[in-house]
Amino acid sequence: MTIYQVAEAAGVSISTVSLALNHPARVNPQTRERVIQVAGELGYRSGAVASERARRSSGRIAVMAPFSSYESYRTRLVGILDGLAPHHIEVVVHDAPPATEPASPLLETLPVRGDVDGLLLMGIPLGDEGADRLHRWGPPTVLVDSVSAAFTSVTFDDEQAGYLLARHLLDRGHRRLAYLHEPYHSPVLTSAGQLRLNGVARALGETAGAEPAIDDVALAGNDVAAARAGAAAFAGRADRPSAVIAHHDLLAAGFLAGLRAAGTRTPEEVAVAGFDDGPLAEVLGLTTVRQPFADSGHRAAELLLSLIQHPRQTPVRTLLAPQLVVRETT
Amino acid sequence: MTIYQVAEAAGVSISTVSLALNHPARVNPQTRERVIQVAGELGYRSGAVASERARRSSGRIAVMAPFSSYESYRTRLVGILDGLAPHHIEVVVHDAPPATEPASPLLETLPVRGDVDGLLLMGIPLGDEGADRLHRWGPPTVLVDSVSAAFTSVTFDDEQAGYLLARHLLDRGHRRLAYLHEPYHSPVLTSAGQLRLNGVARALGETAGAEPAIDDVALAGNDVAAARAGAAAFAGRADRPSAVIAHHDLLAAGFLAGLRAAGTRTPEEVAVAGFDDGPLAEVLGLTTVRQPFADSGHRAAELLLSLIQHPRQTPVRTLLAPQLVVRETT
DNA sequence: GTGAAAGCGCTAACAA
DNA sequence: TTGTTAGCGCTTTCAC
Repeated sequence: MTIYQVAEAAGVSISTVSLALNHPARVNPQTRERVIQVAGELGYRSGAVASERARRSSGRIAVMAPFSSYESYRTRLVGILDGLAPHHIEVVVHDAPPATEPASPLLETLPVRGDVDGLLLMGIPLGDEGADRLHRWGPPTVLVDSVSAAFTSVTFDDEQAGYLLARHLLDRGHRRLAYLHEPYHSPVLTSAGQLRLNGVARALGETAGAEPAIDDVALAGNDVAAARAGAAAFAGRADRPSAVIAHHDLLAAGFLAGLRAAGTRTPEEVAVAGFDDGPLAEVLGLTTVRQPFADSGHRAAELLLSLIQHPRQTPVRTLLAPQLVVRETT
Repeated sequence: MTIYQVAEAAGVSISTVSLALNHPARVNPQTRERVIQVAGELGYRSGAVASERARRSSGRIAVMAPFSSYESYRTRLVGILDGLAPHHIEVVVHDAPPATEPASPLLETLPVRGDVDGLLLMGIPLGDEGADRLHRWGPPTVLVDSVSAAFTSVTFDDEQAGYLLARHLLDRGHRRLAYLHEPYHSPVLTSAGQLRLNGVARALGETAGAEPAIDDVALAGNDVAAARAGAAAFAGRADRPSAVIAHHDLLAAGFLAGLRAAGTRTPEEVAVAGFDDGPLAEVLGLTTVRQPFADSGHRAAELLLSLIQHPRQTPVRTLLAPQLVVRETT
């Protein structure tokens, strides 16, 4: 949509359109109305380019996340769009490989084509080198679901979440727990899973009679089928723990299905809990820990906005509180 | 720092600078080195705006969809990103209100924000007026999940999907069916639901002893809670149909949960089926119709690409085949 | 191999 | 009050 098209549609010259939009007082009210009307109908935004030139900004930020791997990033994205909408800032999305995959040359992909005013990295752990380069050459950046010294970040309190869930299970009488997760193909730095295990360990440490360790159960994949297969194997174990904490609801769901298929009852024989609290958990009556996805996106967007306006700010870490949601599977 | 300054400092013309930077092969190695050297020293960065303008292309497309309302648009988006990745095209996303809401101004006032080479409209029915305007003034556009005469579109064969599902239920002995859907706050033109009902009607028409009509059950919302509440009411009906077709898996899932809570067994007393075949269906053992979400995004992206390259193409309609997935709830 | 020159969409002088 | 026109920084033919 160009100014020429608007001019043509309104039957005036381009300068009249420009004037009507930028200096309304200097054009005949009738003409102005007509121009504005037409421009509105056609969705013409003079601001796009104009503001870019004026403010030396693109009015655009980039969001990178493993959208293809996890449902939950849709919700975070919606939170971001929501937080940015009132500011007329566009969002360019990029899919990222999951953090469990071998380290991708992240910063190779980073030179986001058009310049962006800011960058939102979600679910992407940053190595020292990457962090350094990004900090030096990149636009203002906010991290979601990962932490790095020099960056503002929004994360979920995974340690506390693990603690809450373990506490709940221990209170229910369980003494031996298992943590179910997708396969890690690369060393995930301070991964959420590790933090949650720390929280679980803390709860175990507080509890008399609990074993010091927790079973680490790695699946063959990050989907329902893998979780189901994992459950089949698990159900057959003689020494199996009595409670399973899955890294996210989808895995918990698959595990539940697998247990059912194996004739193992939930929660009588094996208790199962997850993380996220999406529709899946609600429907299955799954005990889980709620993650405020939309909220994290919204907050991250606002932090980024503020960082764009005042680039030299001190990094801030925002830690979102977990919320235990007890249902029928534990 | 402009290209002119670099040219002057390097003792060449601006075109040589541009060539050296963008098409290195086409300039003398010595000249090239010198230019690149000088540009580097001066910290020259080509102005994105000017470049895009000169190139008559931004390398960017916009995607609009009701991301906030339906999980499935994440998958389609991933398909789009996937289809576009090899072409180095950026995607800017916009959330849209669901088509069930009162006609948004967006529809008629298409918000074709500047600077995109193309537009992907997903799940957004286009009114005549909006279609007309978009066609005249908008960038190359591809529709997903909606159809309009002048546009290339990718849709799911909803009629056939409804037919397949009804056929299956009729074969199972059901004679009275219900269609469960979210509330429509606006007249949805040729909505997917209507098409599916047509398909159901076709199947009913072929079957002796089947009632001619199908129950239309409108829920109070588009979520699990609404579906669960709907099931509670449904379970209490004396004249209730024996099979329920939900507009999508999430509703089916909520309905299942509601039936269970009401002590009504599935599929013995009431059969339930949905549409989509996401993880939810897999986990619940839900009979459903698979929609190739990622594929639809991928194809739409490629069609748009082709349309951008040859703008005067005849519109093409792509109809994706449904696939019945029979599980345990029917 | 290189430069001159014609746009690209837009704003702001400057004419009319 | 309007339209005409000269740039803005850049890419890209098309001559030389």
